[in-house]
Amino acid sequence: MSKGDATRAMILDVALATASKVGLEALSIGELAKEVGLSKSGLFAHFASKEDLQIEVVRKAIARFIELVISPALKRPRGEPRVRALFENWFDWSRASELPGGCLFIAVSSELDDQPGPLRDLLLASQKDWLGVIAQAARVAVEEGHFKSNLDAEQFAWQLDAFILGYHHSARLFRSKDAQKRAQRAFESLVRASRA
Amino acid sequence: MSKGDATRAMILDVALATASKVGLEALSIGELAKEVGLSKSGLFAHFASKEDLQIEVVRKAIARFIELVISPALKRPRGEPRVRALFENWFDWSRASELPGGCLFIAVSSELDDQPGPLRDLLLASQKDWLGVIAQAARVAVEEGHFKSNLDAEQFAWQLDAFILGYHHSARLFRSKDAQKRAQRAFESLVRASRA
DNA sequence: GAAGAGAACGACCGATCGTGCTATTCTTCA
DNA sequence: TGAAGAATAGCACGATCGGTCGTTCTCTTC
Repeated sequence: MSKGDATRAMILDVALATASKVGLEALSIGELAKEVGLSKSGLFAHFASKEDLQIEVVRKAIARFIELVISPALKRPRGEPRVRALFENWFDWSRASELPGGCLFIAVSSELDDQPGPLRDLLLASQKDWLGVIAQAARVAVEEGHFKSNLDAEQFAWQLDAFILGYHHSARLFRSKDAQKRAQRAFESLVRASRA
Repeated sequence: MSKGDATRAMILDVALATASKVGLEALSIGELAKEVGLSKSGLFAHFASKEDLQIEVVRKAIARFIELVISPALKRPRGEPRVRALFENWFDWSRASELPGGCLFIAVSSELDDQPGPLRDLLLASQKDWLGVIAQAARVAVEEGHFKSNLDAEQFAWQLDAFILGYHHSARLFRSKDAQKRAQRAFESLVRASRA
């Protein structure tokens, strides 16, 4: 890895952390340069535009999410254990050291939901993938006989995701200590209602 | 009402609509002035600072929320009907004409969750009130014998709110037509599991 | 050790930000 | 109707924004 690539990767690490706190729009080139100890122009030379930087940040987040949440879950046994792993791994992701502001996707989805463009498209696609992965895991759990045969897998995924949103809301805005407990209980009741 | 008050109210109406789309931080005085047809300084004279304007916007949203969601629900019969009204009225609020970007509270909670200050405090307090209202309605439903006696009212409120967050996510980011259907189904399963 | 490529720097651009101060115009009420 | 005061406009400020420029420094390669 060349020096340029290393610097670029470091910039993106810092940018990801900052973006999780302040969002992608409030992420300013000048402030970011100060944080990483580069001049503004020196930092900017690594990217074609601010939007390009933002896209790279989201890409990095997606890669990290797959690495931390999806991949480990897919290694778990088919069925309920895999569904459970998806849910539980998500908390590790949200509390990952590079995300002091919590899950980036949730943090920026509000600021992007009315701003068309490649950034929104990228976020949307990754969120659809995420829901798809959950639904697929639920379908596998039906196949394995863990979940009831008439389960609506999409509805299951939707509710699981809603509990994740609820957790994020509680944990970040309310700073509630009970957030994970609440989410866990909600998840358990969802699983219970879905079992065969 | 003096002319000044009328102008101020009109400014806040426009500001509320814009903030629901772009957030409270990206709400700029200059752009807002163009929208309402005032000069930047003419508009600014109505407020002590930008933060003051933002606070007034949130206050207006809170007043409108009470008017559209809480008050009508409290007029419904005690018990499940009242709980149901809270949930259903919320959709009217989110789709209200002055909120083209959806629920303001959800839209700005991500951008405020890591920014301490009076703005965050105000949002937090109103969100706590909201959860409190739901929980109280659930407790009344227990009293009325509609919900089971050992129901955890706070958990019920938490899950109901999670479904609302899920709806907002689906409807605004995904532009999903099924969003309300999904939320409704989730709500029904929650109510079913809570009944006596 | 010379040459060329890659990386970072500082100065600067036009635009916009929030926020003053002052002058002018419009309302309101005696 | 005219004076008092509220409401709005005009203008300017310092700061910061994303972005471009030419220059310099460092590193690799022959």
